[in-house]
Amino acid sequence: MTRSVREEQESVESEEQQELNSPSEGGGEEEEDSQQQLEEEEEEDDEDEEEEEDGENKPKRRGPKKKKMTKARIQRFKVRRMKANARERNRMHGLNDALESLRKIVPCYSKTQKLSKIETLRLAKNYIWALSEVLRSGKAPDLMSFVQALCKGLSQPTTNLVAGCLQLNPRTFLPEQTPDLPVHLPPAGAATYPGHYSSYQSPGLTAGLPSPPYGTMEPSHIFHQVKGQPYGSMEPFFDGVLVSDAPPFDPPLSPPLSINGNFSSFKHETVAAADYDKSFSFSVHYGGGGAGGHPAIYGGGGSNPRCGELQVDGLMGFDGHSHHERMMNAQLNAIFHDS
DNA sequence: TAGGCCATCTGGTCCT
DNA sequence: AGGACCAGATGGCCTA
Repeated sequence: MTRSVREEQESVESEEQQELNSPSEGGGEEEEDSQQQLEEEEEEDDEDEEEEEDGENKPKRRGPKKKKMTKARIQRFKVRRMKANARERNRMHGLNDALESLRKIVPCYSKTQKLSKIETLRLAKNYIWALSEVLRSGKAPDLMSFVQALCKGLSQPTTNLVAGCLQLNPRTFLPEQTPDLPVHLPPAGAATYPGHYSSYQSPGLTAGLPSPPYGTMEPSHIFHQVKGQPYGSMEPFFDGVLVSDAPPFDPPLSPPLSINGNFSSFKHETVAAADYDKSFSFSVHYGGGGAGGHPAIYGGGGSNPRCGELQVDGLMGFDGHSHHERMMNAQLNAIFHDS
């Protein structure tokens, strides 16, 4: 039986693919080599083509006459296909680059345990929503609510990762596990949470403490509670674990969160660090370079005499982001003090 | 070994 | 015609 033109194309393609299917990162050079290979193959293809064209005495087929797959046409087809493949590769690389950028912006970033694409998008969505809620309400959320919002709908491993970034026990903030725990986000009257997370709920959520390797929660991603607003069940956790027993985790890899970009439209950009109100709400404290200079989070008013203050000094030990962090905190303070 | 994740190829569709 | 975008198919790698 005569193979259809389409089948022939597919055959040629599959042969071509077998030859080409050594995926190359570089693309360009190897592509030229492959092109040469193809041209050599052309010589052999011609024989098959002639065989096909021999069937002159067979009944003519109706419908639009299919163009003969001449050598030139096959050649053009292959070249076009290769170009398209290269473009598609580049396109996907660009997409992946963008996703990698998103990974670094999103609160939890670990070089040892990369978030999957889908989880990165979910976390980003949660993060955007949580931040927009902050803007909408004009109030600083407590850490518990913020983390709850971040972890909504994430898989258990990702939830563990986020928890690890915060050095929290997932059980302490996941509503599924702590039905009595009040969920502060969204507040009453707030916009309904988009997505509803019905499509992908963390299965089981029976995880205990997250297991290393932990990622990092960029300190600037963490909203501390307003002074006088207790962490509730988080507080002993902070006092007992976060400060003293914090396991080491990766140094932050991501640049400071562009959260100040989010707030840049406000008119408080130039709040001087010296103007910080010591009772401010958005303190970010780096753990003074303790074991490996790991950032630590202080809850307001704990046993640490400086809790609740902005530890400006401590900022200096962190990857040269101190100025950025200061400015960011200044902006946040201005916003949250005005509210 | 099954399942998840990923990169790549591919053909279809839409647009310029 | 050619490029961008998309979704399906496929195979490789890794992990529980």
